[in-house]
Amino acid sequence: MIDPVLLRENPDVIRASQVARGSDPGLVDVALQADADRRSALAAFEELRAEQNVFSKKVGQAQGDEKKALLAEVAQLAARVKEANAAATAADEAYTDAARKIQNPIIEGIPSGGEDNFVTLREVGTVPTFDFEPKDHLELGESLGAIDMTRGTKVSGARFYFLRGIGARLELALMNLALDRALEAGFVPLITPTLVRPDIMQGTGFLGEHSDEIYYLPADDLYLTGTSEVALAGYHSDEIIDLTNGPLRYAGWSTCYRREAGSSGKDTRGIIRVHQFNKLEMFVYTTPEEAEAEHDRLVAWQEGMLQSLGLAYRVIDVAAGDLGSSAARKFDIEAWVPTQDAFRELTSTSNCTTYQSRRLETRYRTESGKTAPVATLNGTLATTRWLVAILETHQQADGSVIIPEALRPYLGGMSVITPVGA
RNA sequence: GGAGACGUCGCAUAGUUCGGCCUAGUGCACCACCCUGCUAAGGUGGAGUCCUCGUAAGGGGACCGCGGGUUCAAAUCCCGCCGUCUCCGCCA
Repeated sequence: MIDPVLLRENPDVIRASQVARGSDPGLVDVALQADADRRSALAAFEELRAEQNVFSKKVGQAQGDEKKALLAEVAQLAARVKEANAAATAADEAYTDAARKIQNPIIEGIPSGGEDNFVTLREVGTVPTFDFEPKDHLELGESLGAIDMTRGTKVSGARFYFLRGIGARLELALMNLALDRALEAGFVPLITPTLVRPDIMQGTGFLGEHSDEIYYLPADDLYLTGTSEVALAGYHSDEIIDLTNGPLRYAGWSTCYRREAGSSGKDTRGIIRVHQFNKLEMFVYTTPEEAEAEHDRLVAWQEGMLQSLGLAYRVIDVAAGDLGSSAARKFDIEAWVPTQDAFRELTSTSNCTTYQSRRLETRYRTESGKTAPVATLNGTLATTRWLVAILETHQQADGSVIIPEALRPYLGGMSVITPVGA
């Protein structure tokens, strides 16, 4: 939800943001009008209500004929109050609807344009080269007895898989490494619910144009979350949180569910794009002033993980047109995937400024003691997809895979994975 | 799944019988000042959240889990939902 004061006082900023995103700037004028309508309707109602309150008090004290007279007088007023109340409620809803359609104003200076207009901030690590024909992650995964796609499909359908043996262990090792890193950085670990109520899903901004990406259980009116961000954002909803000791940082682990409705035919091989995976997500509540600096810290923690795993990657500043509605700025880290001869997204970190917190009513006390919406940020610290880059990057000519040193303590010291039966 | 009890301004509670003296009282915690004087205590005052009008001072309105309804008037009556607790059943 956008800041109504910004809307009123500086609509041009929001218009410009809408244009940069390739969205409709006309929504700003609709919202402005709705805001004006809403306030005048509210004023009209409140004036009538004040009048009625005075009358009611008199009625309560009056007796006999005087009371009868007052009642006759006030009956009509009551009807008008009711009408005005309904009008004010309707106007308020109209404003909320209009305001919700407007996306989070982007942070000035981010790239404009669409998916291909990102700016590469830096490339780190050496892109691996091979003196043999590298195998892709699925071929490796199958020969290592780590990924079983065939049976995943048999049991659950396309885009489902089993992680098995060393594959299952590798994933848990990765998650544990990420969790330890998060703990070092002061994050509070949380294992989150993966089914959430509609208002929470709505509040995080996921029920907009991408609602067909989300699994829904009509019998229970619950949504399956595609990321623990949803539950983490809802964690402090409707609360006034204490930020005097610094940001609240949470590391949420959960299984994530995505319908991948709009991506049929894309990334159909292996575990790059699947309906279900695991993820350790960082989520931060902080002041709006601190948000941009925190955003940089989140990227740094992500880079630390990728570097420890020996992956080559680049950090990109995502263009306005490719941002979700909640994000004011987003950095993706893409790791090199040898058999695709391309960088593929492994992490994403968004600065949602106060957009989510306004919807979810998460506030803090400023130094002056007033309440104000907090800023929220989120970012990936590890997901199942990372296995793709790890397996492919560290493969050897004989089909074995060297385990990055950072993961070895979580695998009983194991340093290499060899093909099953080899 | 069945039965019952409950949900009040940070926490704990009063208020719900019989709708209006509730602009929701009290205790604790909190803030300021005063008194006292020091491992105490006492006094006075203040203080919730949100919206809205106003340059301001200061007004107005909403909020008693949430949403409806009845009424001139709802914390209080009615309906639905959510949640908590207790007991029973079921499962582990």
